[in-house]
Amino acid sequence: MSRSNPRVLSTLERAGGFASAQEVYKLMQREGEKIGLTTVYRSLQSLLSDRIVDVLRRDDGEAIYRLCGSTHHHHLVCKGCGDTVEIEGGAIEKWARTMAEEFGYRDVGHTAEIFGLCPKC
Amino acid sequence: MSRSNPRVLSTLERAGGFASAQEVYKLMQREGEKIGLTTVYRSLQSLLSDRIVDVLRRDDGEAIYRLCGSTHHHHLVCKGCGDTVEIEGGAIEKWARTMAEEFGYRDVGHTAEIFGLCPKC
DNA sequence: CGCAAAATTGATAATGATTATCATTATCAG
DNA sequence: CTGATAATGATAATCATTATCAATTTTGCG
Repeated sequence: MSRSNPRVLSTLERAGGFASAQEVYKLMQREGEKIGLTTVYRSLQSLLSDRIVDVLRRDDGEAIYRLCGSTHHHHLVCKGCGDTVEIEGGAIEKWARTMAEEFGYRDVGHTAEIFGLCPKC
Repeated sequence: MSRSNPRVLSTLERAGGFASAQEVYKLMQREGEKIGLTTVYRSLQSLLSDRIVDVLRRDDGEAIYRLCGSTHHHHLVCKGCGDTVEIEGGAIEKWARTMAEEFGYRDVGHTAEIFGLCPKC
């Protein structure tokens, strides 16, 4: 059997929003934690199957994880300088729920990002 | 510059639903087409940026492509069987525009997907 | 305690998709 | 034809993820 290493969960919490396995690993390294990459992957898998975290995919295919149930936000990202604003997504939540219901889907999550040019760019 | 090889598009059409680059390549090989894997990838990228196909991710992260209608839409994707429904996203368009305006962003686009378990899964 | 079985860990190698290189080939205007 | 430009594809490089397996830690029990 294999259980999740609690330090992985705690790091993911501290990371705020989404983080990939690689990012969690690097973050832990930077903070002086001694842990192997393998264990990070294993722990995230385990947290996933326990429904403690959710997984999404970045555009490049890298898997990113976040705590389930914690309120989440979306991002407004500048294509020019990469600056990011966290924004509220109430309308999206509702849209996702409505659409899922309409087609009989259960256990739904969603992704949504907006990108454009910020005032400075 | 680089344009899309028409045989790639035609193969993707013939494949029916979604197909990954690797699958399109293998399919073309099996049918005796002489084409390189690189060209398949390039063509799919090109079709993607021309909005002729759209891309999703399988659970394992592999990119899958499919012809898409010209109208802008979003997807409701089943995590179990991969089944996909195209849905209307008027609410999202509005949300994106509102948020962008609030923070002074211009030239905005967005991504949004919903995923869950379909009635059959 | 002492000790063996089971679980956990992590370095390393393997896998597999995707992307970068770069030399070759096809196309096309003048 | 001829040179320029674009397209192609074999090959190597990259990068996340997964498999291996030996070493270490934990656990249960006499």
